[in-house]
Amino acid sequence: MATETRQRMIETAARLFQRDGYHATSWRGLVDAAGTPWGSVHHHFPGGKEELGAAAIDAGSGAVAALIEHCFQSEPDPVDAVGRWFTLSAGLLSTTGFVAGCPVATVALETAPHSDALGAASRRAFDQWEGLIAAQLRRAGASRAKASSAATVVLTLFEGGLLLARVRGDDQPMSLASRQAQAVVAGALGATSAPSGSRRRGG
Amino acid sequence: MATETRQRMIETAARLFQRDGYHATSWRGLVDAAGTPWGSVHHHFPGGKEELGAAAIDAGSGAVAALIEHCFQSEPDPVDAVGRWFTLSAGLLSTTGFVAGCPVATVALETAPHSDALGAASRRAFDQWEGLIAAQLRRAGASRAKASSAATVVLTLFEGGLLLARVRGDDQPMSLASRQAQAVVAGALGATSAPSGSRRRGG
Amino acid sequence: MATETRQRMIETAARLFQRDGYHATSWRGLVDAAGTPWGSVHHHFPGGKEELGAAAIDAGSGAVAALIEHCFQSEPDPVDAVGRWFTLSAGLLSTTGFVAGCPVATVALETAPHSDALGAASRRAFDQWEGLIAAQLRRAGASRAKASSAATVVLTLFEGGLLLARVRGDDQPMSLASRQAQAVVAGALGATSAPSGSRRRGG
Amino acid sequence: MATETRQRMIETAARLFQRDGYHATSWRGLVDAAGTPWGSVHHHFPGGKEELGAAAIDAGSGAVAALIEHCFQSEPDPVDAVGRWFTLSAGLLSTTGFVAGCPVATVALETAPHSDALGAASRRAFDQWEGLIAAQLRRAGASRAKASSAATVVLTLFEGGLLLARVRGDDQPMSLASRQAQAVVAGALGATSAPSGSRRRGG
DNA sequence: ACATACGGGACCTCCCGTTGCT
DNA sequence: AGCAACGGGAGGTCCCGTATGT
Repeated sequence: MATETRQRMIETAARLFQRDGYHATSWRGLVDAAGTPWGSVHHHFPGGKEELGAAAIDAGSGAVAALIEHCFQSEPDPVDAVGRWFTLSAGLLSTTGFVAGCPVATVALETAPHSDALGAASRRAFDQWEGLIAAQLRRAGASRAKASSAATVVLTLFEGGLLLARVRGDDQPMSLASRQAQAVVAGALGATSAPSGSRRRGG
Repeated sequence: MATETRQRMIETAARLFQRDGYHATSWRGLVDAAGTPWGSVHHHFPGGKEELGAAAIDAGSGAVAALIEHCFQSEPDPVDAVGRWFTLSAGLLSTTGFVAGCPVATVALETAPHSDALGAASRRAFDQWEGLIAAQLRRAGASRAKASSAATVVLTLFEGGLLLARVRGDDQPMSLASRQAQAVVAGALGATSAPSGSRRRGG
Repeated sequence: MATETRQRMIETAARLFQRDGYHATSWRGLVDAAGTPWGSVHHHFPGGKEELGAAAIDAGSGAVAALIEHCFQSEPDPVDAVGRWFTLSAGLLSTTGFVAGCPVATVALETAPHSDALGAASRRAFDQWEGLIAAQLRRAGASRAKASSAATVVLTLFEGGLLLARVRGDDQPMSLASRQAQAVVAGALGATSAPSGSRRRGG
Repeated sequence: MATETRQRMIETAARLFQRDGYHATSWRGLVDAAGTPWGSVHHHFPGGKEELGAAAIDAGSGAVAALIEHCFQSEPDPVDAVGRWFTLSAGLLSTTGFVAGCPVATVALETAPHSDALGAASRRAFDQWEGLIAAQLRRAGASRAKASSAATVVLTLFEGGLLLARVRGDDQPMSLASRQAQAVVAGALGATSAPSGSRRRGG
């Protein structure tokens, strides 16, 4: 029943946190934007704003995870899959006027040393994404160590690229990050590295 | 003298913004931490908190720029210089209990689409750092195009690495980002890339 | 009950605005004087101080309107009724140490060209009082035009008289204004005017 | 010398007080509007804002007094002179978008019971104007008592009329007040009163 | 006569969490 | 489940007066 209200709050919160950050998003602004009743926030989120934030991070985390899985399913080659992930994310960023960056990064940076719950949620998100990538790299033949470190670097490029692109209002950092991430993946999979461009031709 | 108060406010603000972000840093907390008079904030910063934020970003930007120049001066090889930059930054992060991340990133993400002044200051900072790196790569022989794109990727890895390391409370993302950044620099300078380690020996 | 707090705030605000004016009345001073919770002002008056001001003006307007009606009900002759209105108002002014002047005039002058809401509330108040007087004059036989203009002049004398009496700390301007207002009413009702004193004897 | 600065401050203050009232006019806004140095306000007005207010009231008082004298000099008949005074004042009000009302009334009402200096200045202004009118009425033949009370009533109509006209954004209250004031003057001068319209025809 | 800075305080707005009443 | 009100606190802005050097 009223779980729909809670769900709508979380989705709206995820959007507002992504756009405005944690501290600049208020309960009042949330219920106004979501059209949900103000009188029941405490009922749905007895843990207060922190609980809402964690739920919103989890929601954003799940959305990105779904996107990652979609890319790896539609592109058999991990190099192509990673490129697709970066491209789609960059497209989402630019089509929203450079507002929809990483749904976790801002809140994570704002609250990293202050809130255990939000810090843990942020780490969960990054771990989930990295784990998905690493698993795909292992499936494609990479060793456990190479898959793990490559996934970390890919995630690093993803976060750094979104950050720079959003602040600059320019896609280019994401394009370059994408090419670099593809090179990293190729390096982790093949014996010979191909620093820029797909390894597919050589393969 | 007179402007010492203003200077102390800016330095303290840079530290607090780096640790707590923009919205979580209050004027009252700032003057308490800086020991500066509360009644004079409007005199020194008639533009309000936004003006303080821009000044603090500029200060942080200058500090990072000085670090970059120091690394390139003490290490003749750009690959080593970049590694030193990442290593020193990671060390600063971990020795402060993973508090002192990028002095610009958090404020930049919080205020990117909302404040023109702070957005411009953030862009100035990133542009300055990237420009310094690109200039060094050109001095070392890289073409203009390669120097520019490599510098962007290095900066991307720097920001992404600091973000992940700070949120995770773990140096490792910065270590991996460092190695990758060195590979990027090596690739931009030499014909054959050396993904990990200095290119000089293999020369 | 619930709205009692809001009502108490409005009544106290009307008193403070009448005494100190709009800008010299602060929220903190209001809740201290009213004994109402400081944390709920934004709940009861989401429109801010302007909304409080408009409500207080309306309250003051209603109180004066009630006084006008009372005078016209207790005194059958409009000339006497107007005299009673002025006399009672002057008495209220002097017994409060020349503090309780017109509950609208100060706020109206302070905010006339700046706030639409408060300007409209002030106009509503004056229109209401003038309308009541004009209606009584028509009931007593005056033509529509004469009733209307006489009511305006009576209101003008009322406001000017209260202003001068309050600033001077002296009843006399109100006494003279009262006699003049009675002459105006008499002139509007009868064919021959009786500049000072009631027309009743002659009639 | 630098008395020019002081003079410019007073003139600007008179204008701002007339428009915005006492509390809504700040030192900063004054020096910005006047173009005078902020660093010397305390030098010119050691008594603070109150001294500035008193000086501004005196300036406004003098301006109105000059206008009154001008009207009585250019119009030999006191009835015409009073009509001219009201008409010119109403014209000034409406041509300024109903901003330039009485230069004293707002500040007087705001500060009447709070500041001795400003209260005294306000009383001085009203006394000066009333005295001028009364003197002219005596010169025209009215008895001392009649001249005095008629002058008070005229001033009452003037203040009430300006107040109502300003708040309503309409000239009409001043027109009606003018006619009434002329009748009062006529009544004070002649034996038989003429409640509305000039006495000259009958005379 | 002017300028720069100090210095505390108060302004209104809005926040977030909680409590009883539907 | 939802609502209206409570309740204190802190947010940034700006004010006014003063002090110290030109």
